[in-house]
Amino acid sequence: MRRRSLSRLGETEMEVLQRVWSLGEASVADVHDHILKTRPVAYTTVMTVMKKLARKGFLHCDSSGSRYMYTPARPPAQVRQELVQDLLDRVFHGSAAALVQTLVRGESLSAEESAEIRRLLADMAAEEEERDA
Amino acid sequence: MRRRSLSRLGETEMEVLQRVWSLGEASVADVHDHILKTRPVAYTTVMTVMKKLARKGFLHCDSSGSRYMYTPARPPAQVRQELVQDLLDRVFHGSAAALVQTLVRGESLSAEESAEIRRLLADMAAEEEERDA
DNA sequence: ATAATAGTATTACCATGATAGTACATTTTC
DNA sequence: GAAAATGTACTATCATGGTAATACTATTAT
Repeated sequence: MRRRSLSRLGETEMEVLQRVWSLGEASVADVHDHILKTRPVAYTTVMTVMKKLARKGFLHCDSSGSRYMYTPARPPAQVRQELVQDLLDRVFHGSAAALVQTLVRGESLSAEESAEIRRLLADMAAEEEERDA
Repeated sequence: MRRRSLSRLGETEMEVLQRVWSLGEASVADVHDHILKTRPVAYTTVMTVMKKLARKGFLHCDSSGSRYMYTPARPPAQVRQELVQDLLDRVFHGSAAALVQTLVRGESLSAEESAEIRRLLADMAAEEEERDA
């Protein structure tokens, strides 16, 4: 009775998925080369991971050409959304404010970024008011 | 050669950890009762999980009394911080703004929460200006 | 056309999270 | 103090993510 929220994406799986998202379409070699820049990994390992991602519905496998090309099967934004939601639920009891607070409390936030975030939220607030008006 | 960021906390592990954090100190029975409210799980399963959390340094096991009591071994805020950082790195390439944007784009944000977040960031900005002044 | 190279399928192994049974210990109650 | 209830230790099973070797297939170069 496994509770499978979705964050059931491992680290390598996520890394691979990110790369395919970045490229829009990628071969095993593309992803392999990319990961090799940061750590050693076998070509076949990447292949296996991509195959698993395809089986799980995160990637499409297009074998029409001479070699397989993988493309995102689901909108990255949607997947990211779910991942955030997952963290939100599991770690912050669903409180977005608590998440953001943790985020800004961390040393990880630059001044530019915090400014960008404020602008973003201000825009959203404006939209909201417009809608309510 | 496993890359172990930390998010190597499973779902049940996180659920248990959250409960201990909430209570400040908890017995296996405490946590078991709590989880039982939402889904069936064996007492021994919870026990095993808590023991693993202790081995991993997330909980302390105090066996001085007649029964074991578990307490947080690391500040929850710190662990949460790391979990957020992990998501940030793995899913948003380190961009906090992107994370927040995803957060606010989701249907998961109530008006009150977005207001709270804006207030939070405004406070932070104020602090920053003060420091710079 | 054949050899070399590149790409793919199959299979396997290990670590670990999720789950729990069983047997042993301790505490409580009559 | 013996029985019942409660708690703990040990052990085991299964799923899956991470890793990769090997063997097979297709493409390319000579």
